Amino acid sequence: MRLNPPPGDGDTGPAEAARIRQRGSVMRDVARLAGVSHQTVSRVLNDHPNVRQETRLRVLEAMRALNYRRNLAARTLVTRRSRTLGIIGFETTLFGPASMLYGIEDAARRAGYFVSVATVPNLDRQSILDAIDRLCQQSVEGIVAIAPKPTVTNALLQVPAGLASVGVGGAVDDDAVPTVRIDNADGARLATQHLLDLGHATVHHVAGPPDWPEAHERIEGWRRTLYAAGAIVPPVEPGAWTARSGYEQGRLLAADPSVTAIFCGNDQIALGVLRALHEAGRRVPEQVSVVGFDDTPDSEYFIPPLTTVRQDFAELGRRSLTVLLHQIDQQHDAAPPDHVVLAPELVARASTASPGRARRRTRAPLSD
Amino acid sequence: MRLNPPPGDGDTGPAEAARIRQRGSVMRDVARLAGVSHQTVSRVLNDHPNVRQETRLRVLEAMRALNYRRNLAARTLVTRRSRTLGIIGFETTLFGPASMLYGIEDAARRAGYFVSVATVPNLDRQSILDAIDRLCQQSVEGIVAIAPKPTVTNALLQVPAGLASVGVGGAVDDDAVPTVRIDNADGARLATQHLLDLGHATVHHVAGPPDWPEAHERIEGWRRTLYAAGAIVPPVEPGAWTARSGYEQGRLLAADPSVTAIFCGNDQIALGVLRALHEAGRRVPEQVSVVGFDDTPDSEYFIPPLTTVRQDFAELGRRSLTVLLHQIDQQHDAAPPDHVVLAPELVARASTASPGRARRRTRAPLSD
DNA sequence: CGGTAGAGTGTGATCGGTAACATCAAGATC
DNA sequence: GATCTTGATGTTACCGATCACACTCTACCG
Repeated sequence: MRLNPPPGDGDTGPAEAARIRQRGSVMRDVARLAGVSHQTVSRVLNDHPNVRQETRLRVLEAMRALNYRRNLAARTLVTRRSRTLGIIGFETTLFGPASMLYGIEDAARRAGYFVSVATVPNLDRQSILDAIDRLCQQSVEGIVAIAPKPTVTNALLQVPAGLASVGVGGAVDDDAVPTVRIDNADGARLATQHLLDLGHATVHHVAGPPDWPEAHERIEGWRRTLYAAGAIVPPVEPGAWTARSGYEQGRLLAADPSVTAIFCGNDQIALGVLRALHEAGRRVPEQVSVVGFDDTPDSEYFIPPLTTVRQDFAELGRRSLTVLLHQIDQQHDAAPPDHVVLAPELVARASTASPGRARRRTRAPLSD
Repeated sequence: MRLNPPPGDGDTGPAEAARIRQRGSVMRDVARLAGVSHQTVSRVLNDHPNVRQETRLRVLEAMRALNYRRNLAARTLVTRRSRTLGIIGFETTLFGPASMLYGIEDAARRAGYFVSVATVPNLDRQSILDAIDRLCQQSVEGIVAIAPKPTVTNALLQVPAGLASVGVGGAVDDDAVPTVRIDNADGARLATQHLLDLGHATVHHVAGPPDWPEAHERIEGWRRTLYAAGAIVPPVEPGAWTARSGYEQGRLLAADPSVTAIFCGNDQIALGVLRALHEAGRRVPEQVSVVGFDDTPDSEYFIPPLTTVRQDFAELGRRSLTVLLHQIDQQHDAAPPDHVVLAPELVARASTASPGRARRRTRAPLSD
């Protein structure tokens, strides 16, 4: 009493053709066309050695003719490997996170993985756990968290055993989660030392949010460099990663004539500082030198072009994928977690100069 | 002769417990613990009405106890619905595309969809087709293309029948692919008219790449507005979306004393133009007015704060998802494709003023 | 009081692949 | 020549869900 009796195996009639048109062809269709069993088709797909060359070609030809695409869901179900990696992203509209996302996706594609993203509205523990849960539902084989706060790496510890994970861009948390990041303290040192070397007595710092390890590490790197040089260490006010925050703190610094050098937590902050200085009539770099952090594409066209500390976000993303794939391949959770640290690089442009020396701009003098 | 005889249905022994620990629990485990059939568990999961309240609670409790998560791959396989949407992204490190990506992901999550991304290194047809292919392998139910060139929307026509798709941020191509975008011509009109209203005799334009419909539409909107006002239409040089491009063209315009108003294809270009004007000693807005396009977060802190045309990228992303979900729900391919057009908005800041009138900056005068 | 409707639940088939095992011919080994 | 290996292929079970359908039991109807 079946209403839709399944067609016999020999059926290649119009009903089958209609199904293929509507839903695409499946392995059985390819097998039938090539005159082999579905298992042989599977062998061809997976580059199994024991297939005669002639058979292989026939199967490949049938696959092309039917525009066959293998079904990831079916494969995932039986192999328990989804070939998918998950990314947890935060503030992915900023240049840094967006670039890391790009780097990760690029590397994942090359490695034959699909990429699923879960952005979180904020970094509280529950949001992160929700994101992890969503990715787990998709049976991802690994998770990259672009979300550099301890809450996140802590939450990563919650991922089911056997699921690979890596945090990128944050700070070393010294726990069991592998991380990939740049040496923020060294970046801060580069910036600060650069300014000291130019002859500045000390360097002020407009920092990012202090609860971000990245901001904290930069503060520490700056502080230690000043200390090592015997320079006084000016106070640091808590700020945000935004141009607004830089502008607000910049106005205060601009009003203080003793300030000759400012190291900013990132390029956005530097943008705000530059405008505050400009509005106060303090010339950069003649009167005040400014250094940023990140080397966003725009920073080269700030007024003046910004000296900054470059971090290669895309490379950061790629490296995090290397670490993740390493975990997936090894499956030896005996090994200690990797902690990759990349070196930042100072990019000297026109926003820094020796104090007091009225170096003129290169291109053209101001008219008034 | 089976080496691993499957445990009987009543088995709740240590072997089962080990499997659950390693691979997670499945529906059968939940069913067993709750003393019901797997089908009843499925009914509870899918909010089927015909389940007794008490049974439902028992099942829910068992699910919680076993930390059960339903397997998306298995579901996808049998329902042919992956609950996953695909995003094709290009230059996703820029603020605009990154924001759209964010908006899409956000809306997708709320709608109960997962999101898989495929970024493309460039916009040639083959790259797009590869990306589509990769997403199809994942059985996505719809594709959003953040890649506003005709090659892309054309390629979208190639997606298998029945697969929803939408292009976001590009231009109306008048073909069968639905699109969501802003009215670029109107944005250009707003900018141009704003400058004309301030009393400028005409407005110069530093455009984006002419093979991008967005750039083209802005050029046309600018041109038509000038024409309607009886103003002369200065020539347009082909450019890129970058600050460098703006800087290079800006230097030429800065050298021409008759130039009093410049409309830029986007905020990056405006940044470059601002610096070129600054270096040439031409004051903004006293001598030259500048308008951007996009309203990136930084533009408010340019020197001076940039008057620009705001487009709500995140909203663009969200709306594109609405269109996509509408397609998925309807399945009436009879209906003509949606073309949603959002209105841009002029954000007047300090980079524009009437020509000749030596309006001083608000905050503080330049010192020299 | 038999018949029907519908709520609540269980059984078996199925999705499209892969893994394990079976088969079978041809050549190698003893 | 019988046995063993090995290459090439087919058969069947299985992954973990959902769907179609069957079944039981109660309520209500004429």
